[in-house]
Amino acid sequence: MQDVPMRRVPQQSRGQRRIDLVLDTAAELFAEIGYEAATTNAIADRAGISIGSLYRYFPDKDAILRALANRYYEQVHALYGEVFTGDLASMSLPALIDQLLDPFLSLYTTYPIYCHLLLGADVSTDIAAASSAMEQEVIERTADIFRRVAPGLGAQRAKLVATVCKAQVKALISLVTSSRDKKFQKQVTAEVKRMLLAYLDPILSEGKKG
Amino acid sequence: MQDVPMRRVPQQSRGQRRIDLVLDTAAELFAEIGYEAATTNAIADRAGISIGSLYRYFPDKDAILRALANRYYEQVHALYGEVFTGDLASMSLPALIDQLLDPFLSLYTTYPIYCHLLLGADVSTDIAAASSAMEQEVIERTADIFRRVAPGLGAQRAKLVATVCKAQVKALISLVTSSRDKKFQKQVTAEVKRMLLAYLDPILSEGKKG
Amino acid sequence: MQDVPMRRVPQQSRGQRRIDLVLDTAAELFAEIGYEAATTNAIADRAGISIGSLYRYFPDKDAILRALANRYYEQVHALYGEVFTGDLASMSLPALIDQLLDPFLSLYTTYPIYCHLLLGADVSTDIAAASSAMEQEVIERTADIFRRVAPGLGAQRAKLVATVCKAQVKALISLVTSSRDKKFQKQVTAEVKRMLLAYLDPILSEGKKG
Amino acid sequence: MQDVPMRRVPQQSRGQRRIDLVLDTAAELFAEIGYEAATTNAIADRAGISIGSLYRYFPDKDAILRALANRYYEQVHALYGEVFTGDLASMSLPALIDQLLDPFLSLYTTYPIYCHLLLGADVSTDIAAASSAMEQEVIERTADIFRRVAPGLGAQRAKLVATVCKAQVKALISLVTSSRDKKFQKQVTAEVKRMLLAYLDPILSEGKKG
DNA sequence: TATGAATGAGACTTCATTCAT
DNA sequence: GATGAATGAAGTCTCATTCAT
Repeated sequence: MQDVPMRRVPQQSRGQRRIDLVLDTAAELFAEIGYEAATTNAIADRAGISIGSLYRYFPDKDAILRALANRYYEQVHALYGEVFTGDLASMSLPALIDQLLDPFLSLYTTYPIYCHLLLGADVSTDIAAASSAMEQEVIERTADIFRRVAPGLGAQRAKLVATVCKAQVKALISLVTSSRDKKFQKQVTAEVKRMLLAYLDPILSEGKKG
Repeated sequence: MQDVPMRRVPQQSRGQRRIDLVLDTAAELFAEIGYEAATTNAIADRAGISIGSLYRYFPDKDAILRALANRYYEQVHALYGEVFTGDLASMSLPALIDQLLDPFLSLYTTYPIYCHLLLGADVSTDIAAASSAMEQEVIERTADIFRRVAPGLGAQRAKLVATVCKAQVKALISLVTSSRDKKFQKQVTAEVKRMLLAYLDPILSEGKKG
Repeated sequence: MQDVPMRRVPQQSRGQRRIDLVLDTAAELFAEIGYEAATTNAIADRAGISIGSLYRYFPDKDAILRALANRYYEQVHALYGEVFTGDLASMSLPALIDQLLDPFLSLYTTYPIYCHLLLGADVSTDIAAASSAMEQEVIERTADIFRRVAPGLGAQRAKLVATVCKAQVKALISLVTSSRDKKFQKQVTAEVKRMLLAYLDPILSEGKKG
Repeated sequence: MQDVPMRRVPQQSRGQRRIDLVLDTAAELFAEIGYEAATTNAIADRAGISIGSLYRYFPDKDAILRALANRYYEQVHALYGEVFTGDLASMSLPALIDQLLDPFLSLYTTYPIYCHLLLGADVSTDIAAASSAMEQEVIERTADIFRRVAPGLGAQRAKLVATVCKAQVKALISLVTSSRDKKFQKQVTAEVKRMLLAYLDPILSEGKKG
């Protein structure tokens, strides 16, 4: 059959569609009942594919979690790419904090499984490593941002501050996802931003001068 | 009948010693490889007892985690009892923060498994409940302390602030236990205390006036 | 679309064949060493399938016994359907007794496990219930037959007589299956029939008149 | 210490008392939940002795059942000794049947466990053998009685008749013990006696002449 | 002799993974 | 490629039995 030359709709291959389907399903199930309790057969069933097909795309169960981690990793990359291209130096600190937090919050809300990854939940060692790699990247990107805002900040110190901020965000995430109460989520988010502001303000001000 | 002079009551019954042995061993193993991966046989082996003995003291695997949670619960109770009896109003905020954090840090350092409990790791529902009960207690005790220091603080607001602080401490804990580097632990701890100070200072100052 | 001539529908699906295989094997083993002593692994081994396959078809060990009870139940139904359609009133009592006993005897000889079910051996409560339901059905069907032969027999009395006869048959079954000696089996069967004849003759004769 | 010469109250040794206690308790528990489900620890607990003591008197679990079978054996012996010493020849057949059945019925009612033994429930092979030995003895004693009543009866035939009668009694027992309804028990008993009478009357009459 | 804590083989069952169709 | 029946290693837990106290 001859292919009519036509503008190719950006489309995934059947394989990629299936991979994403499995990933979404697994993310759902992991979030609902945890990694260990989610059997590969249950994932395949819910995804509407056979267990054999699942194993065509993923060599083992851990690979699903690794792929999930990877997808998250890429989304975090995208976030940093989209968000932090502007003139950070002229941005107010509250605005910067909003920019730092909000995309992460919505990402975590969409994919609760990332909490497991981020929080280092009770999963296999491989994942702990994958998760940890991501966390390092987040820390370094954040440290970069701090140094762009406050060039006087030492590299070591910037990283330490970024580490603590990331930990705080992690805590916020688990707080936010632990409750279905929207009002509570709003309050907690505001409070964490206040805390970050109070903490970062003197540090970054100092660094601007330096 | 004459009492034999000072027959020493065995400090711990043989049974209690074994229970503690299992608990310590399990805590170790849970921290190392996670709750699910730690088999009851592995726990018994490492504790140097038979699997049958383990099941004499604990009806099932979950019961081990529950007992661990219980032990932690009692230790937290003890901490609050020991620490916060003084005159909080006249205490400086940095000193208060030290008092709040240091005992918890040393508790968590001694028993890393409590991170799993505190972080709400991927374990059975019973434990999630037990863990959550503990977390509520910690939040309420902390809110009480804030209101003793700053009587003008509303009950709702005190609880919210306590919630956020506890989350921050949780984040600190996982940060501290994630590394063997003492210097890193010191730095991170100092930084978190700085963050709490920056956050709490205006809130509690306001509440003292009110 | 043309139908391929006489494509034979597989008589039994592969799954059903395996279920029957397990059931037959289990029946054998239960009869040999008893329900409790027959381990699921032993059943799987002897059936030549893996333990995993066994558990694909039966959720637990009890389910095997339940399925066995079910199969027996259906066979007993079939027996009644086949045998007692003729004109019972004109049949001689010895002939009736033959008709009542012989099919049961051959069923039990083929599947000795049914003795365990019928005798209410030391098994789980579920089975005791299933077994008892079957026994009630047998009693009621037999009582019906007696009343068709002897309409004057009261319903209560017919049921009592049927109960006692069924108990006698049960005793015969266990006697017959307890020995491999064909001659002994023949003698015992004849004797039991003689006993039933001596017992039923006056009762049914009376009922015919009434 | 000097023993005052006194009429010694017939007394069991401490050991024998304990053995009987275990036996009674085990009989109870076996009847309630079955042989397999009754753990040795449960037996010891209910008997109020330690598991160690139980094993002082019985080498293994089966030994308890064997001892129970033995006790039954002796009681059956006693029954035959007490009951059948009179002038059987002059006794009416209904009276003989009463004499044969009633003591057994009350024995079984008192110790329901004997049903398990007698019915050859799902127990170990050793017991099946012990049980079978008992049954043989009962059959032979009964055959003897039949021959004393009807000397013309051949030895082979007397044994066959006794076998069938014993099977019938066994069936009666399980019927009687299967219900708590006294009226039903009475009715069934009467019916079985009627059946035995109808069966034995011509056989024994024949044998008297012979 | 009595006790009961301790033992460990082995039962039932699950589930990640394979492979014939 | 897709399917899903089949596999079997391994996990949790029980309980008959032993032995130090």
